[in-house]
Amino acid sequence: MRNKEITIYDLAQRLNISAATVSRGLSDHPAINKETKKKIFDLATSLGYRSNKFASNLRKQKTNTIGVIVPRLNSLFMSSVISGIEKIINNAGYNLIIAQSFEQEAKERTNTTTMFNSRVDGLIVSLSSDTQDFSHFDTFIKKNIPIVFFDRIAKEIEATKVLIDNYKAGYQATSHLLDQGCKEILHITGNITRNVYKDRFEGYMKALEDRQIEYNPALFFTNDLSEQAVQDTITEILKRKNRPDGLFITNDSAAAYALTILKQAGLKVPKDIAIVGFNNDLISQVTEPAITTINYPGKEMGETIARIILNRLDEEGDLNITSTTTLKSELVIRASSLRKKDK
Amino acid sequence: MRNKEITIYDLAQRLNISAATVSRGLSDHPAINKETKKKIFDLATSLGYRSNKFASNLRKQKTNTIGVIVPRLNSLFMSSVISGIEKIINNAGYNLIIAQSFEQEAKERTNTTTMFNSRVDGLIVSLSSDTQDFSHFDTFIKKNIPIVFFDRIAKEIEATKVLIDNYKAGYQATSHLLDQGCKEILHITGNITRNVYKDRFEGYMKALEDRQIEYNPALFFTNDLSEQAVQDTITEILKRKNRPDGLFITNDSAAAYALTILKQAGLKVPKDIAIVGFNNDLISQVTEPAITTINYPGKEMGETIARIILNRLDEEGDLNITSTTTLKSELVIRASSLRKKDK
DNA sequence: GTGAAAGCGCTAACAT
DNA sequence: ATGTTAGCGCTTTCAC
Repeated sequence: MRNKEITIYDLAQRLNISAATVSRGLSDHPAINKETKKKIFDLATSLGYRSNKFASNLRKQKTNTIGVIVPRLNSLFMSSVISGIEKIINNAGYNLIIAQSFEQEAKERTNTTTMFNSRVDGLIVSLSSDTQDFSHFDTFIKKNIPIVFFDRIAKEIEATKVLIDNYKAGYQATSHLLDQGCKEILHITGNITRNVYKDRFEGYMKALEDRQIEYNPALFFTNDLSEQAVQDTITEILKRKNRPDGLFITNDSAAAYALTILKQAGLKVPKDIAIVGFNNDLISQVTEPAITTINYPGKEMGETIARIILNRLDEEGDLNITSTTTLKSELVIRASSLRKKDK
Repeated sequence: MRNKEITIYDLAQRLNISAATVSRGLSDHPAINKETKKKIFDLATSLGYRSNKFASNLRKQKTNTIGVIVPRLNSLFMSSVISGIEKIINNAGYNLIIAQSFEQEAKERTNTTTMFNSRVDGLIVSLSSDTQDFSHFDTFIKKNIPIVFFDRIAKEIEATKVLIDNYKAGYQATSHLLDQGCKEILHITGNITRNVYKDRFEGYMKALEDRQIEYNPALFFTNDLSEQAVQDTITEILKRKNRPDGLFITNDSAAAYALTILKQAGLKVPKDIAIVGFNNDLISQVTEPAITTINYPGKEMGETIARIILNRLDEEGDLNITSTTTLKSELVIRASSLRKKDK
């Protein structure tokens, strides 16, 4: 039995003015008398009036809502990004609607439709690893609703993008291992149809190439970087007689798993095998030894994304900006890869 | 230059039927002819029609949106909870709006108002550590809009609550340390005005009491469990001549920090000091030694919360349910606390 | 099985 | 500085 809502008509009636004046007063319209405004506000508060956003949205054709679709919410990186986004857009008077694709194209498609029907003013997306077809975003593009892709993007889509230079990061990570004297560098990474892993892989290749080291496919593995997958891969590696002396694995949790398994197998890190992870998650700092990694500024990325989309929203122009913002990432060197005292 | 939207009137006109029929057809009303429905659907799809939720909500006085307010989004536990919630309510046709209070009562208050004005059908809240006054939730309660509090709750509020038995968890953690022969157990925890930390603390006290060990205030610290705070506290402890031989610290990241610092100081864990954390975050598994902790099922909690709120939404009755659901948590014993071989 | 018409609450163009 | 009026797009009661 919800109470009936107070409307601007109720306020208008009690104050013997028109609903239009109440509406203007409530939104602080300059033409309205200060006294009138005060009367309106006071009555509104005392009666517990709340604006009906649906009526307002319906009328204004704007929702003040931004949608976010991410593969999964359960990583520190994602949380930080979302946290960053929320902070900025909230200050600008927007709300966030969040959905997860669970790495499935079909779910991503449904999510996108839901967002579209919810008439979000803008959409922020990190693609599922599964997504090959991007036509579900066409509706947004056609209607010129701003979309920003981040982290997991697709070259095929012309849109605003925010990411780090994964190629460079991969190059740095690998070069660092080579600098430390590694000769055989194992690379365990995610699905390389997606940019993030592909670019890191290419950076890895280039680093090898620059030192005239031939790429060895036997040292390259792609999987979902889950605990199980890492376990399986490492176990297989450990069976070989020719063991790698370096490992570049593209997320820190996976790096931590790998480290644990390698230690259990009696290997010394970094002496027997040097490790570089990715993301600079908290976890990389507390393992023994701490893991060398690539710093990946989640919150900062979120804030950047938010600012970009707010800008696009303000412009209202139909220039279809397709800028790409590349955030700085850097190698954070820790004990897991340090085999030379000098440097 | 957004395209103009297709409305049910456009469809009606083209099909030479009334808007009412289109509306009914679209929502699969039983009284509408199958053929007519098909015609409507086909045209709708080909024209790219999308229902206007605002008009619909305005008319139906329902939003299919659920609000979530949490202190912070950047922990694995929170992500998991939200992930669980999103999964369930999304299947039920609801959307999530998420906001962070950043541990500030004022922000929580604003968030609550925003949610209220957004006319969420239900609200899910984990309180900020800062919140002392709960009047901002009154509007929801008065209007009989379902609220579910989880994890960080307040005894003062009569509402539906989902949490774990923090008292028992605290008791178990402490008892376990005592079982392992610890005599002086340091307890580092968060703000104990909030239930979670308070209850754990009381469990700690009770465990001591049951063994006739007197509580020593010098072994009790509250802070924000940040890296810095843990560092400061441990540093102070290390200066003492009488060092504790056990540590119960109420989150795993903090436990991992503490472990790192203690190891750096040359102490052996668990020999010199045994450690129990809280949450069973990934991080507790990969430290050296792995950290004994309390398993805290985030995703499961999220799913439970979602089911409860959906139930409340269905009922529509105005019975103000104030149930409390306690989820199972358990001690996960790992090397950081195992000082006895037997057991 | 379908249509006519009213109204949800708000905003804005146009008056005054 | 304020009022009048129309309409945003949908649902639903009441007709037929």
